[in-house]
Amino acid sequence: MTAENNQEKKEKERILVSVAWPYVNGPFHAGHISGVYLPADIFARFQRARGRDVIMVSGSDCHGTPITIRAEQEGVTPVDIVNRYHPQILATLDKLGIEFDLFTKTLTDNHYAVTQDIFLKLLEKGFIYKEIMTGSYSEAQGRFLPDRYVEGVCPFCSNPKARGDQCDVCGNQLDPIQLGNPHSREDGSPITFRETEHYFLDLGKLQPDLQAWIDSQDRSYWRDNTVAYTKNWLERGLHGRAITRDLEWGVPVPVDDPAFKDKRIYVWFDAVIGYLSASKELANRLGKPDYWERWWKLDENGKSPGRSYYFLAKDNITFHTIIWPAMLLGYGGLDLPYDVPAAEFLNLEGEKMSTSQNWALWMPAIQERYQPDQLRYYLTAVAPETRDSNWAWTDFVSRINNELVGTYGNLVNRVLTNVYKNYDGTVPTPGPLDASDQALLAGRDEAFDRITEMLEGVHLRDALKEALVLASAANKYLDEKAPWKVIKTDRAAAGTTFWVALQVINTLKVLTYPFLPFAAERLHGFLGFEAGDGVSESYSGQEKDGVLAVRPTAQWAVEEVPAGQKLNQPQILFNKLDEKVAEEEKQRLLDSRKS
RNA sequence: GGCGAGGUAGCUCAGUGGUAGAGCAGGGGACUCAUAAGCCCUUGGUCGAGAGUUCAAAUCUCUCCCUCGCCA
Repeated sequence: MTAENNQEKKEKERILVSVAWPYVNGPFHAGHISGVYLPADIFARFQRARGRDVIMVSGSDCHGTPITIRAEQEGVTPVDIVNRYHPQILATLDKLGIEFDLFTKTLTDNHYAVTQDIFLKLLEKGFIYKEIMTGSYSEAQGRFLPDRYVEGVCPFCSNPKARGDQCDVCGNQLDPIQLGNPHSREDGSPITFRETEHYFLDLGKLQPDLQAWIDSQDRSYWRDNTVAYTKNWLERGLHGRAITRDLEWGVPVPVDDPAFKDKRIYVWFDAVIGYLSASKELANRLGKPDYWERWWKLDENGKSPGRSYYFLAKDNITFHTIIWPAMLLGYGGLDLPYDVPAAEFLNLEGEKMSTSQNWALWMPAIQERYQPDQLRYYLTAVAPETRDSNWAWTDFVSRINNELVGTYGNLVNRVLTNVYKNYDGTVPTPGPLDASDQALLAGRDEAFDRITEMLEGVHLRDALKEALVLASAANKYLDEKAPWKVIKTDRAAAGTTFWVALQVINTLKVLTYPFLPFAAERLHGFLGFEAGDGVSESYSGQEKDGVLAVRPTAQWAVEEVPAGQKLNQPQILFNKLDEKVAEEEKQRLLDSRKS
């Protein structure tokens, strides 16, 4: 290793923030954001502010069956569906301030090339094999059908409309061959079962390496659910998994074999490769083709270049703790996941979200009515970090009004307006600090350290709560000190109190920056700082097709607002909500619900 | 059906062997700089059900019920 490399490594720790790829068959709903995209953004902002070398990547998964189904229902092509929803997804991310270095899609030449490269390397190294399986074939349509396109009588409950993948009546998962009277859901034509050859990923062969990797360190920093799940899978033993399908839509199978001309790589295989392909695409777009290696390439001793985090929901765990690591091990030379902070699910008004019943909070709709920081606050406060959680509109209104506005926003406002009004718009000069001044500042320092630790461990909800506790302590301090009274007799003493309060607010600005970036930046300005020092960023929104310009210069540190600094005219940070909003929103949901 | 996670105050959740906790909502109070915000006090729980281990169980064991996810 060269001295230069060594130097570079000392300077900046690398953090890769990989975020699960959403099917691009519709806009985001609150569950996606709360569990996956927002936590990733909060974590990435925190790490960037700490000075780490961070990239955050994801993109639209364009090859999923839901997309082809949607396309066929509407009589358009899958590409049309992608072109409709991909921009909507980008707009939602942009408006919420979720800043990816790259949010691309799987429909790129680069992604196809990277996927095929991995396929071929795994094939060459003997981790992929061929096997004959039985597929559902429609003679009338002259093609194999996906499982969920097949309909028939359920062997368990005799429901005549069970699908080939599962029965909606009794909930059992099925194989099309179990159905009575199997026929196509589209045209009713009868299904026959034909043999068809496919490639399989040999997970059994990769199991020893996988086991060694899991055992190579204490995984107790993983969430309980994730650890239990992964170990359970390994204990039961892994078996081969099909990675090609009889489909027209997807990445072509890169083999010179006519039998595979009409087959495609199965969507789950190419989707997880997206993390790598997006990193490579980012490097290419930046004109630094090797840039991706900084986060991915193991050194000559097999040592990780940094830490990689995969943000996703619980239904996706095995793909990221078993299958993707197995693929990476088989390929060789690339870094495996460090942590997989999997989210549980967000319910809506106590009921499971259901897109088919339109029981969901669609982001484009609620983004029209609420400030991004209001949404970010509540989505974090109820994030399903440790178990399924619930979005309730009455709770939304009450938490925004009580916590975000009442505790934090009002603290900022009461201090800034007081100082602005009474001290000629400048930060007062403090006199000697008494015990309660010192206690608050010490509490601020402790909170800073605790929150730093929580964020490092991806305990985001707790970290936000802790910041609110600090705001509450500052409110209490002000009430006890009552500087608005003291100022009438002792202007200097009141000035000291306001100086202390300003210091706490300045730290709260930093602590809430990952969660509430818009407010943090405005507060930064009110406190008299210029763009470029401390929390500020020149966020220019999305550039062409998914490259989001990320230029934060936030400093993760307790810093002082200097006495004498000129403040700017303070304004309200967060709007208070009318109590009626809760009922209106709930009614809106009920009205749009389909049974 | 198998595996995993979860079931604690009206609501959202913390709490892994030692006298049940926080925030909000409900009730009361003093204050009034501030977005009628903030601060102080307070009502409220057979910790899903049952059995067991223990001097002691929300916490450990077993059985059952309910919710969610994965797998067959």
